[in-house]
Amino acid sequence: MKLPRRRPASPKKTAVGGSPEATRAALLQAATAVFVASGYEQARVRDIAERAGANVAAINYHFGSKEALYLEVLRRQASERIERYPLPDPAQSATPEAALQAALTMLLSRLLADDQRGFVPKLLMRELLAPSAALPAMVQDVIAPQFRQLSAVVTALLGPRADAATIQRCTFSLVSQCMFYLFARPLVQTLAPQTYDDGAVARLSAHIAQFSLGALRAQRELLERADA
Amino acid sequence: MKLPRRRPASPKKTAVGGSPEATRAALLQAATAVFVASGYEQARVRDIAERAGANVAAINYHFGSKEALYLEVLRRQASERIERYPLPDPAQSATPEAALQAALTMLLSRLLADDQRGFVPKLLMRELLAPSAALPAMVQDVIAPQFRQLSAVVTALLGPRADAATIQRCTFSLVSQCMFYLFARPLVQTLAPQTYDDGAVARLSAHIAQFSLGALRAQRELLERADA
Amino acid sequence: MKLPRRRPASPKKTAVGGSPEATRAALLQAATAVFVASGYEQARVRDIAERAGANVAAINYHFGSKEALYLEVLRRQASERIERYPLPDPAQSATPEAALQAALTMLLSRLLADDQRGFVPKLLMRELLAPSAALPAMVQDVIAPQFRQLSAVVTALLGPRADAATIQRCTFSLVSQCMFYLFARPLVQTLAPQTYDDGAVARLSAHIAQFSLGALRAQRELLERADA
Amino acid sequence: MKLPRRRPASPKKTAVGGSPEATRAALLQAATAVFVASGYEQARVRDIAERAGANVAAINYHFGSKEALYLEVLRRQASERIERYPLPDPAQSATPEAALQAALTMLLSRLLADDQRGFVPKLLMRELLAPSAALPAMVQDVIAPQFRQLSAVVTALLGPRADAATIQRCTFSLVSQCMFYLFARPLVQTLAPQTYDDGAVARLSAHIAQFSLGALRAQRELLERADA
DNA sequence: AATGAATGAGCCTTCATTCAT
DNA sequence: GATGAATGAAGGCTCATTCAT
Repeated sequence: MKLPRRRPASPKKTAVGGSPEATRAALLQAATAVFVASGYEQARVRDIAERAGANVAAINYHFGSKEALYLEVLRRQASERIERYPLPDPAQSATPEAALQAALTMLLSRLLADDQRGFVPKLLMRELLAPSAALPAMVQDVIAPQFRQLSAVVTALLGPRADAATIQRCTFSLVSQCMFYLFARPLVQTLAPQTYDDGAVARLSAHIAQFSLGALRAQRELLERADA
Repeated sequence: MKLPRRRPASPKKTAVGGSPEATRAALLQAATAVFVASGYEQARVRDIAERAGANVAAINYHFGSKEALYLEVLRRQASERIERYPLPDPAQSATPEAALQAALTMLLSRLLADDQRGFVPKLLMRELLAPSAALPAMVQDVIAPQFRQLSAVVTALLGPRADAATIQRCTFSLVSQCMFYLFARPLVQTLAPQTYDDGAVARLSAHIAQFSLGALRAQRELLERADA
Repeated sequence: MKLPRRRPASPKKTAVGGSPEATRAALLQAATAVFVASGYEQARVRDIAERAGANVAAINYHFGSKEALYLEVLRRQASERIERYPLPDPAQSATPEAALQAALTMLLSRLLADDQRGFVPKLLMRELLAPSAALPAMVQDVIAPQFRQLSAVVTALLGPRADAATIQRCTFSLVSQCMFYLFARPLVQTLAPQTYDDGAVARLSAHIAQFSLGALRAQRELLERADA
Repeated sequence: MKLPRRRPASPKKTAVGGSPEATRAALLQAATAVFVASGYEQARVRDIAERAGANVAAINYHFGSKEALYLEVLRRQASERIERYPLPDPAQSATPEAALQAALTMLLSRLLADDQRGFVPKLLMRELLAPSAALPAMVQDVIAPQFRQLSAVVTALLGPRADAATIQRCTFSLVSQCMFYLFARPLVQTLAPQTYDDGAVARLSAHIAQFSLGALRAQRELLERADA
């Protein structure tokens, strides 16, 4: 005699702009901010929804789940970042030295530039600390190409006698000097407070290039002497 | 699809006999393991209690709160580490080059060695990502001395004409190459899978020393040339 | 451990061309399947809509609510069933015994046959467990006529001395033996696994008829002996 | 600099009697009522907790999950019911006829008795309609023994010539007549309103016994005639 | 001193329904 | 006439904490 659980009617409140696609975009933007600020686990879907002026259920409607939303955020941010900071073509640099300087500057900019798109480095940092299923794809799409290009420049600088292991280690040495300022930022700030405006980034990349060029030249000499 | 974040691993119950102080110690040990494995937020007090063979309430009874327990863990680990690894005297090395090699080897070992002492680097890494009230003290007590020592070695290698900023950046370049293998481990493993046994650590530190010595010598030449 | 209740099975989309009335029909058909498979409460309107190749909102648009749709399904199924299976005339059987056999066979077929027409018994079963507003009408239209016919056969077999209560109880005894294989199917399958093809149904109804004829003859003797 | 998400302190309210075991018992009792009234899916753990005067979390603390609680309820209820309505020892009946009457009465009482322990039949009914992982165990523990005993009585009544299939079908015929009044209650009430006090149960079981004894005797005659 | 039991807040997700188009 | 998008209300469960003993 009963047909239970009739759902009550619910009034409506169009929170976002009104555009059909606006909610999805607002959710993505809010999610990016929250995920960057708190990490995946600590991020609260309610916070994301509120920031976006949308209902919590909208997240599941548009993306399926918190996790899917996270992956979408990562994908979007990575591709956006790549577009904004494209890898310089090494063929356009007159010398390998210039190519190294250009690549390092771009890499450092990618990592430290604190504009609205500075999210990727932070997300990357989080992923490295607490890797999720999204990391492998991220490495493939974002890191590996960059690494390969740097590797090519390093190969040119080390000369024909360099073996693969040496090339790789030297490339790691280059990359590490750049990433350091991202990962160890609190440490750096404690030991030597500094900002990362364009000038600072330029000075830093100049140092790293100078330091590394010296190192690579020395390596080349060592290799050629050992070979002789 | 799931995004499995790390779970506290195995239920390795450290059964407590009944000693009054034993529970406290067991809790600290268990907490260290869990905090390292999962980070502060993801760590579950219930896991810590179970590992320690104690009641959940014991944590709050002994330490007041999860947060207080965390800070206590950090403090203990840091001071223990300092006691166990007193900084070697750079004066004991015949040459600055040898001192650099020795310092780098020790630093890399500390960061990568996966024994029980490996907790501090991991906790440090977590703190750098999500700094808590414990970080400043940790930097002061653990990082800064090490950094000062490396800095002294760098100063010796760069010669009397090096300014403070250059010394600092070069020291960062050194430290960064070592920390890289800790922070970017998932990345390194994806690009070039490797283990970190003693031999590997030795090879790595040899590379970093060689690379950096070349760089520092080049820097010194630049400085002296510029000055002349 | 999971307790998996049935899920609506397969996404067998009944794609709707675009006809105005086609959507309504598709929804009814899909709803019937889903309600039968999952019951009213567990049925999900989204599943129904997907199966029908229609929008979720179409359900409320066409029927007003999930509940109204359910009632409509019940009404349709019952009347369809009545049309398709007009009650056979008992006068067409040579003897009351033959009439009983015929009636039992038909009843059992209706209950156990697993074709599309098998929906009514299952819906009836669900209604008996959790009666809704639709049950009384269902009993009136579907059950009662059948019951009255069986009752007439029983009356013929029990003879003129049978009182109303005895007739009713004996009819219940007949009906119960048939319904048992529907209601207690999981139980029967556990105790004695079996299928319900035409042959099996025939053997079952033969048993029930034989068993019941013996019982009714004995009843008749008792009645006549008591009366004498 | 932050250690986020400090949990707020919470006041206490000892709702139940106060005994340590009381909450668990209260939860079980409340859960039984709610599961019987609504079924597993529709039952709400909040309702259960409120009825028991306990916190929602207490359910998970004591039983692990809603599902585990359900299984526990089923187990408890079944064993309680079995204790209260023990199967009569057929050896204590003077004749097989008396044994049949006794067994049927007990079975019908178990199914229809509407005391506080009338939950099992309802839960059984729900399980038959929407079987869960708990059904097989329920059949094994509650149904099968009863069925075997009835089967023995039937065997005695059918004589030595009865084959296994016949014995089984006849036993089903017996059981079905009893279960009918449980399953088809709404139907029975519509066709012939009645109550199920002790007298009514006695009259019903008398009818079923009489009906079935006649049937079994007829079956026996058939068997012996066919054999001769 | 130490614990088993209990708590309230909060989380992610699901669902029937409704609104604007 | 029909739909995609959005909504509020639960729902089951987890967690750090606290109370009574």
